[in-house]
Amino acid sequence: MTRVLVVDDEPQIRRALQINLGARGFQVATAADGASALHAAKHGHPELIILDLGLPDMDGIDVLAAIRSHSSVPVIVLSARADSTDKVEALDTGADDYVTKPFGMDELLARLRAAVRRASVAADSEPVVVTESFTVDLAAKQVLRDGSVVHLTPTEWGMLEMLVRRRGTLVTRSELLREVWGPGYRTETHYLRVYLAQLRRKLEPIPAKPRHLITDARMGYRFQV
Amino acid sequence: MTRVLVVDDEPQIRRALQINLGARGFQVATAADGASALHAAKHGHPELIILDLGLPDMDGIDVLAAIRSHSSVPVIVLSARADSTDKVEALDTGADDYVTKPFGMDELLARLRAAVRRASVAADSEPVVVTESFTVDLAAKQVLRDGSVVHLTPTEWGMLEMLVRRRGTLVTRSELLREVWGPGYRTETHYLRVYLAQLRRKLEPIPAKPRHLITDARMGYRFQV
DNA sequence: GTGCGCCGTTAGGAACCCGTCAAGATCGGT
DNA sequence: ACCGATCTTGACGGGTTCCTAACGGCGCAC
Repeated sequence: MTRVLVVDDEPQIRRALQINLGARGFQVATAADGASALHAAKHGHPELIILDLGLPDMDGIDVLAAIRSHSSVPVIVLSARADSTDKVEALDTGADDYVTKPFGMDELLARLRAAVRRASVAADSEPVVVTESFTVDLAAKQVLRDGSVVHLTPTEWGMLEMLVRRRGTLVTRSELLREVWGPGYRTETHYLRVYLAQLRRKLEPIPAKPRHLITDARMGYRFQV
Repeated sequence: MTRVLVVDDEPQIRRALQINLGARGFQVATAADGASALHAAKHGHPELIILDLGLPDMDGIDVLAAIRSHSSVPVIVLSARADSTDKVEALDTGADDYVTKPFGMDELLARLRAAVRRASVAADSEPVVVTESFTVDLAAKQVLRDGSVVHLTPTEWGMLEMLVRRRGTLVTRSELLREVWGPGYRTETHYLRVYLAQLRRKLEPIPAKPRHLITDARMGYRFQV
């Protein structure tokens, strides 16, 4: 859940943003003045800040500068002033965007999505599955064992990948055949035996007594962490 | 020197931006239509794109989508349309900012600086990758070996860059082809073999026994630090 | 014990893919 | 129009992967 801090002295704007952002799955915190905004920015660890420049206690630009001095969290500035000078000052102080009031909620939300999207480039990583004897890195398509990579052929990797993605659950032979060899290979189970043996030889400490690549007789195979 | 690509069909806007950006130390390339914009975006490796949506040959949104399909370069959209719908569409298609015409040059430049600043922060994660035999500087787009720069052609750099950015993970042939040659080159793997060999000859101490530019037969390539 | 079905294992040849070199085509700058 | 650099294309030797076949082991029913 993405945390957003809304800083504005007008209660109806705080309320409107809280409702609209909350409805779209954001977790909203609010602040009505510069001092509490800085406190919330530091301790609430928001992933995005919407900052109105017209605050009662401090100059909004100073609030922005104070945030930037210790954080690179995306900040979208709101302001009633449409002057080019104000925009330039805010943007050069470190704002990511500048929206003038009155603003369209749709546009603000789109700009917010754009800012969040930019900030979360490196957030989506595929899982790495670790067992006591080897490690499967799904993103890298790579298996590590004793610190060095185990070389797998595409077919071997295709089988292992499917088993690992559905780890703990049974994968039937026909599912494996469809996935790795393509549709039309529903019945020919000989491939599976050959390649599973290969995987066990490469991955299991004692291939004859597999601990992770388990056979369920007459059903299929299962990957046990 | 920051490279900026300006895409607009109005000559006076191209000219105004070229002058103003050039005076501030940017290196400006221009394009007047969608097709040449895509070509320049792909081969000129700009660090920022200013894209007018009103192009003669293609829908600007489609141009944006095409750029986004293979690059995360910051894009500032220009448009004569101030509709909220248009802004939302552009921003959700991957635009970093949306500026309506007529625009103030100061504001545009400030928004451009903000976009470049963000991109450089994001790229600062680790722009230099060092191996035991050579060094790849992603920010400078430069490769060093034994203290001197290794000259790479644009295509060679394109492949190396993608492999290094995803170092450790397998990059499939079709991914490389899409990134470097563009969509539509999904199957022609001959290029890859030729250019990989070229890279190995220039970078690997023993090209026949590569230690960093690794082949995974029938799958793709990977860069190992 | 013996036959049968199912699974695991190994090995070798065929098919396919990769690396390499070199020549022709294309592009960009003068 | 020329020239150099870059990109594309073709051909071939060597290597990897895949498929197939054969055999051994295990459990079960009779």
